[in-house]
Amino acid sequence: MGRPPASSPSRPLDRGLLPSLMGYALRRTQSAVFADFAATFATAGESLSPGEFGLLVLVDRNAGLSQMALARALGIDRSTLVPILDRLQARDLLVRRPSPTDGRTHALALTPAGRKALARFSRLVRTHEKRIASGLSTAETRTLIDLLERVRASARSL
Amino acid sequence: MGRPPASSPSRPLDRGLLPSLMGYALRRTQSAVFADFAATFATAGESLSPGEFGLLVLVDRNAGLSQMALARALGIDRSTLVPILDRLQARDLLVRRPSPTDGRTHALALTPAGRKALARFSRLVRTHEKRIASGLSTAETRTLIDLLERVRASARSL
DNA sequence: TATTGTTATACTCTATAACTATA
DNA sequence: TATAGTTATAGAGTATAACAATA
Repeated sequence: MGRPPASSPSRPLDRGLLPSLMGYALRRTQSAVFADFAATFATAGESLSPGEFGLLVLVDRNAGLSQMALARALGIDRSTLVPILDRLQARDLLVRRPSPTDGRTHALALTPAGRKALARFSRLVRTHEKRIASGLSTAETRTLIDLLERVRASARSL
Repeated sequence: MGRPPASSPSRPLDRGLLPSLMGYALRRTQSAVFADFAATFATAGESLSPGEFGLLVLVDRNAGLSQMALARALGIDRSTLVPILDRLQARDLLVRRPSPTDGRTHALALTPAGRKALARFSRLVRTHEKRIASGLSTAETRTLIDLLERVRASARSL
């Protein structure tokens, strides 16, 4: 499996089978898209991760849901969610209210400031999405999302 | 931007605009594929991350390269690389040799055990890739990789 | 002076296990 | 007993800043 030694300092590396792997393309693209997302927000003087954006949208569209329900929807453990909500709550974007019907759960909701911020964030996400899709036609973008969803369906959870 | 409150405990959540976002599909698919990768290795009694696999392939195909060159190829900081190499070296998969020509750098190489392990790992990766691509035709898989690369090219680095 | 590798430090994301309040 | 949220803890991945050795 070895190859002749690399020598000249700045020759592009041999990546072997990596470029033919879907997982490799997925990981590298996701990393670049993540960086573009962060850059878009930083340029606008805002700070938010893709995960936080998804969380805010979910809470906005499903006000009153519990932390367990949200963790399930996000595919993360309930303990992982705690510090994330702490941070968003400290930024006054979201509140944990006592549930009127079940003393064990919290009813999550956006604050008025959170709803206003989400509107701004959504505009930035649209800008970001437009740039990352700028090399693709509308049909190709739809094809890409469709293929990604089909791959996701084939990956086993375990 | 609000919606009527969520009530029934197990109704699928409203995800708003999320399903139309390429970044969202990318993130969820990447997460599922990562889990499938881990499950494939765990089932075979092996333990390796996608990033470690990529690193091993790069070192195998470019024996003698320095940590700086490797960090650049991986798109991570040189300080991030240190504990990763420590771990791989502790597993006897890879060695840092003194460079014969530059006293500041290390010449990275796989150990014989590392080459043998990489052959096993590559077979597992093929199994994994076959499963995640099982819902796609060969042409669709190639299209997906091509579209991903084009998206990556459009994302700005900053 | 500049570069390479390392260390110290910090932050985020992730999980498991154990605790508490409530059902 | 079982569930929801929290805390303590740990590991991986990421970074910046400062340092020693070498160029």
